Amino acid sequence: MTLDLPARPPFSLRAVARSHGWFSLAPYGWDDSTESLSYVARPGSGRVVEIVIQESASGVRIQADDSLSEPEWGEIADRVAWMLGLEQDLSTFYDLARKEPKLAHLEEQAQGRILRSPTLFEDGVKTILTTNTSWAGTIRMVTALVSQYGAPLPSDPSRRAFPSPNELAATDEQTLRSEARLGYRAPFVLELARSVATGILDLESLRSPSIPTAELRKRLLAIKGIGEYAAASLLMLLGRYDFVPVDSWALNMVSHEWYEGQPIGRGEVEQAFEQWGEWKGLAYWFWDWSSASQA
DNA sequence: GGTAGACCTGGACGC
DNA sequence: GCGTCCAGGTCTACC
Repeated sequence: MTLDLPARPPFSLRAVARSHGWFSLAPYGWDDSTESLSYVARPGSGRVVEIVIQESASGVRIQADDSLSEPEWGEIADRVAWMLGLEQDLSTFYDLARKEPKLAHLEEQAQGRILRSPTLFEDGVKTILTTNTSWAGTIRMVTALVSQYGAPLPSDPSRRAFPSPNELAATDEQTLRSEARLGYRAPFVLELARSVATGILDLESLRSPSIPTAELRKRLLAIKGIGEYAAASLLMLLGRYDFVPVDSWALNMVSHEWYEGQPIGRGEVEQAFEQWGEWKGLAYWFWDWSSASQA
């Protein structure tokens, strides 16, 4: 069975899927030959299903198991709309980007949306697993979490859903260290899972657009394991672009773009994009760094 | 508010 | 094959 969802133009599935590395983290998958994005989902019914998303004339077409119920389809439609930001309106940003040579191509290429997970819990855990490690390390840790704690897809048990807060909360720090090899991040992931599982932390409520960005950032920073970089990254996933996720790569790029390769700090990165105001993070994210990266 | 050191892991490197 | 060094953000203790 298939379901069509409209997207606010301009839209490109490839542009969203490849907006950052999330597409290569389980349980996502990207097939270059068919230009399709897959995801092993687990709606509230508890059933594990694979959904395959392809671009259509007006948005996307979702393909999934024929036996899905109407409520399950409804839930999947809502989640896909969130994951791909189908309704996001970036017209104000495009108006500004048109005047900047390093960003002028974005609207034509339908770039600007950032791929996210269906839940903020999943994005939170994955973001913690991007900190203080290489990208290969992030892939390894996420793969380990999904393969060891995620519910299997009945038609292909080698593929699994992302573990729920309850599933991760049921394990212990030592196991996360020794088997999933999360290192010192293990207690952070465990505490996050337990806080969400017990209801102490209502993470998904942070998706509400009514929460001021400053307040949202404060709440994210209160989560152990989430510092300034991770909070800015999560704010970006929540559609708040007021902060730049400054990591070592950002320092290097901004240094070569504007400071002749000299050592710089977080302040210089923020300053470099200050003029972009509420679009600061997005301008940084999609900046054409080709000249800086060749330096 | 700012800073130093510890936290883990895997990869690169030298022997 | 083994040991050492390094890169990657966040936390805690301390000033």
